[in-house]
Amino acid sequence: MEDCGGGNRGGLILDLTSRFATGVESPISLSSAAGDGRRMVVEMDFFSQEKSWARPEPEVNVPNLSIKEEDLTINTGLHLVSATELSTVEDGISATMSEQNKEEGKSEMVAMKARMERLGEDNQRLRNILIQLNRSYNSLKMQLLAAMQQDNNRNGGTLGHEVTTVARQFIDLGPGLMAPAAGINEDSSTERVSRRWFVSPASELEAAHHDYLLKKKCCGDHDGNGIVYMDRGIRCDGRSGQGMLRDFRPDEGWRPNQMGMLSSTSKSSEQQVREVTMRKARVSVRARCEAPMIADGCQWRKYGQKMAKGNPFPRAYFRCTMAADCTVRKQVQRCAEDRTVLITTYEGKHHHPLPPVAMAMASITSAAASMLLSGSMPSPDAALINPNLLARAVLPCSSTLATVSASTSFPAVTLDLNGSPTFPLPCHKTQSPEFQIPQILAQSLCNNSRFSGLQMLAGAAGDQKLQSLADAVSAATAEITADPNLTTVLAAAIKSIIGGVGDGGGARQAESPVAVSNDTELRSG
DNA sequence: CGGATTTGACCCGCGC
DNA sequence: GCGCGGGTCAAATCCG
Repeated sequence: MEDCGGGNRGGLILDLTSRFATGVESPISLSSAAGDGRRMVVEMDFFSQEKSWARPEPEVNVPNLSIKEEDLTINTGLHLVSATELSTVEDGISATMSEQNKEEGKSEMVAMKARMERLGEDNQRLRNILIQLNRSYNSLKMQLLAAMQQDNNRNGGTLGHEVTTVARQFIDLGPGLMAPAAGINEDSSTERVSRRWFVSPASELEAAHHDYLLKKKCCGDHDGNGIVYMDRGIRCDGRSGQGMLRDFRPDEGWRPNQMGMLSSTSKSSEQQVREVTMRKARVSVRARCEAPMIADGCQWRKYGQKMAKGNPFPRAYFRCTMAADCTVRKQVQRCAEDRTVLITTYEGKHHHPLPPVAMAMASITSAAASMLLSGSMPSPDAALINPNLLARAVLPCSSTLATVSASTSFPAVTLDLNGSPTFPLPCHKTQSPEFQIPQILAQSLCNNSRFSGLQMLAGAAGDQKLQSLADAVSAATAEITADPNLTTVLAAAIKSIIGGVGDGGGARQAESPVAVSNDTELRSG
């Protein structure tokens, strides 16, 4: 534990040694030495959002909430080596030198110096990556905002409102939760986003989901466009009774849901062209998953299966059944090279309310498709996303690292959710980072749900211990939010680690154990 | 019995 | 024009 955060005058103590020594994703600990001698450690995980807090009360053991009597830990999830630490280590070496044999010490010193130099180079490299990622993130954020705005303009009424609501959740949560990376060079923003982080309502998503369910119910299972929802989100051809999908038209009755035929009879030609184009855009998601399908929050119905050339595993075809006229389809196939990798290809765009979990996927795939089609990517070959958002939103059980690449033959994006420990991200062809989606957004989905789930669970079960824990977490959150000094100190400390270009820095994605969440029951998987 | 899945047939675009 | 492969249809079958 070294004093790297502005001395021991009630400030923060940054412990980087374990990370430095082992190179594993152990949390960075920030210790606040209070004037009365009590110590407070904060562990923050910027990526997994496994934030925890405890008052100085008896130790409580809860999964993912390491609450101790005197420790509050914040895990940054970053693999960092600061210049301060480097010098500190060198100081330590010098001190050691004076006590040991000079001959041995000399060679050891040389070796360690060499190691320090290598680490310094690594730091520089990581720092450059971080800067690049930050730039890409900002770029993507603007594009995502534009896409969301377009959606909002296009979809009036209820649907539009829902899209807007959920989209804003994304945008609002994003910057705040990305504080360490987004606010690198701005004191004020760093503090602001840090605060935003702590005050993010834990139940936003639950509220959104509830809103969705309420809306669906209130509308009498209509979406306002003459589309009829059924309990299982599917309409059948009454004549055949075989469960085949049909589009329902008020004027025409049921008719086959043809590929590429859009349901609305009043769509402008421009809109139709756009939708047909969107229909052609494909977004593939590669995820390491043993299950037959990833839980993306939508309801799907299998309508075909085929053996594809060059792959021993069959390709299954699914259609979205959440709305009768939804043209969204997806293909699911195992990777020929690695059967544990599931490749899910989405095509089309939902025109109906989606639960938040599904919205996470839909928004990103849609945004990716839009960007691809609008030419926001300089070239298909140069497309690269850090879709950790999807990694968490779609497949919470997966590792976090993910890549995006684009096919050259047709508008398509591939999101690779297989946690690769390497960095930079592997791509199909030579690419440069183009934009980044903060995984923190998706993690906010998981985390918020989890936290509010704790509260809900406590409330439902009447478990006082759990309830008191939830209350303690809430109170602590409020406390840390209300304390500008602590927030400021935390922000400054974090900034000194992450943002200090001169202090060295870098990023490394942290893997965090996340429970599998099946928000939607999929009969097909 | 109703709804989902299976699976062979069919359609269509593309390359040669 | 023909063959191939991808994608979809729809009757048969399965399942709860």
